[in-house]
Amino acid sequence: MTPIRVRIAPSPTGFFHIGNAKTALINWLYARKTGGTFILRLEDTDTERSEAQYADIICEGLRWLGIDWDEGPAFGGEAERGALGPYRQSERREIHCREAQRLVDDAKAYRCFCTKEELDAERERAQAEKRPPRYSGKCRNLTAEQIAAMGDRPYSVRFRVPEGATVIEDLVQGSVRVENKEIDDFIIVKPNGDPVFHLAVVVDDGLMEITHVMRGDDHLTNAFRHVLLFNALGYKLPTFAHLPMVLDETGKKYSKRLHGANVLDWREDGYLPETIVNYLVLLGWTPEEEGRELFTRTELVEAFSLERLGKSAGKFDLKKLQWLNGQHIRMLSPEELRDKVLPILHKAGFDTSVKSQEWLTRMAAICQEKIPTLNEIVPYTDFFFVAPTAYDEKAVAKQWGKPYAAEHLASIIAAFEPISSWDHDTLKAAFEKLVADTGLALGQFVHPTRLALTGKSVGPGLFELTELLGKDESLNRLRAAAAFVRARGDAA
RNA sequence: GACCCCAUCGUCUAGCGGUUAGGACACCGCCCUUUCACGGCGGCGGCACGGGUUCGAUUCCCGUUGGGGUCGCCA
Repeated sequence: MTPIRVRIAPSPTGFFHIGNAKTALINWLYARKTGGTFILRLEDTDTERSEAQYADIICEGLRWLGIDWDEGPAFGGEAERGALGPYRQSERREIHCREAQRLVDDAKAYRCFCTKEELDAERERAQAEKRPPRYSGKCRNLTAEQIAAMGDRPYSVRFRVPEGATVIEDLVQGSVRVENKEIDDFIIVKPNGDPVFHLAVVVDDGLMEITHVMRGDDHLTNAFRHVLLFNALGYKLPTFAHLPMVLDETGKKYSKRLHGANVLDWREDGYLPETIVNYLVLLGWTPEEEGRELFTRTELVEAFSLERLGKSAGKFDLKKLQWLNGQHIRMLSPEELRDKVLPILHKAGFDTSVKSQEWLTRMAAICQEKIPTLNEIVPYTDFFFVAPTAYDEKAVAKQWGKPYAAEHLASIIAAFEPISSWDHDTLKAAFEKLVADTGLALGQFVHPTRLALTGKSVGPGLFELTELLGKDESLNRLRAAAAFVRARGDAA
């Protein structure tokens, strides 16, 4: 069996699209699963749109997702590697032109002297008359004399589409067929000598000995041209697999302008890369093991198979992504979670340096079961760093609205003051004693305390949080709350 | 418009001629519980439509409808 060689060929346009990430992931998984080679090739031939720094963004996206490559260009601070380079399409111009010339020599392609203006006019006319916009075939059969007579007029090179029909045996879409007369003689080299995508991609895939071309199914109809080119150039035809695209929540093509189109948006929003990897692969692939949805990157490599790829496009579902992220957050160790969450707290303006690593780990641990995204750490822990300046109004009405509220707070304070061993179990015991002494429900003491300590009605477990907050600070906040309640009562 | 692809709960999907059409997210109850969350239990909810083929179609074929894609000297 010949070793698997797969690739992704992103165009550096400014960001790493979620759909590209999915394609990259499927290719990467297949390479890793089979012990094959995963190649990264930059399609930067559109000199007008490509910018050098854009490539780094793709690199950052791949790195974030944990997708590494075996062959690829020098970029993102890494050296070029692989024997079949260069891996930057812009550096392969000579090769593309050489191969195009070969086609011309074999009469499989020809020079076309039509100008862009002529062709545009022709296309507009066709559209106005509601005819399919087709190339007229004007230069298809020029004689050597006619070509010579053109002198040094600029020309493009067109591929001469043969008669017959073209069939793609697609791994996911099945057998797909089209009549060649539906395909125009298409341009493969521009008048300035630049190769067009269709030529470049086929030459590169052919020469880089790509065995499986797996990409978005927006390329399915392009693939007809590509197999024509593969055959004309005499390359071995790779296996094609056109993967369904990622649609936005309304079912449309995921627009670049939409938040989330850029994979790095999800990092920004507090999602784990393993969540995105897990989610993306589930959008178009199902494991053999029925019902299983939760996978680490390593488990995916193990479970992945081409056979279970689906063929219909999937809409992006934020709710499911959030759920999945919660699952992955819970798989982290408390230390890992702490390290991921600290930068977010810093960004929110909190100084965590006053706390020990051990303390911060415990803080992360008491939130681990609760937060759906990393960013949610902020509302769950902000009160540790800044005492509440206001209390949640609805909670105030509910917990402190009763005439005996001040009295309850006072008894809580009284229960806390003598505690010498300030820990979860002791605090819990103190509350239980209050319950026993008064005959009230635990919540009657817990909720007012939470409000006093955090200013909110939701958050980590109260005993855990109180322990971490410390005795002095907890009592201060309780006293401040008692004063607040008294003032409120006097006013009313 | 032409060509190509797709079509099971709201969403992601399992299913590969005979199933009470299964799971997950979401949603709604209940339980657990100091809140929230987690977890557990239960519920709601689907084979787009019309023809065939067949003893029997979610499943195979054709059409319709709907969605997507491609039709560049962009990639």
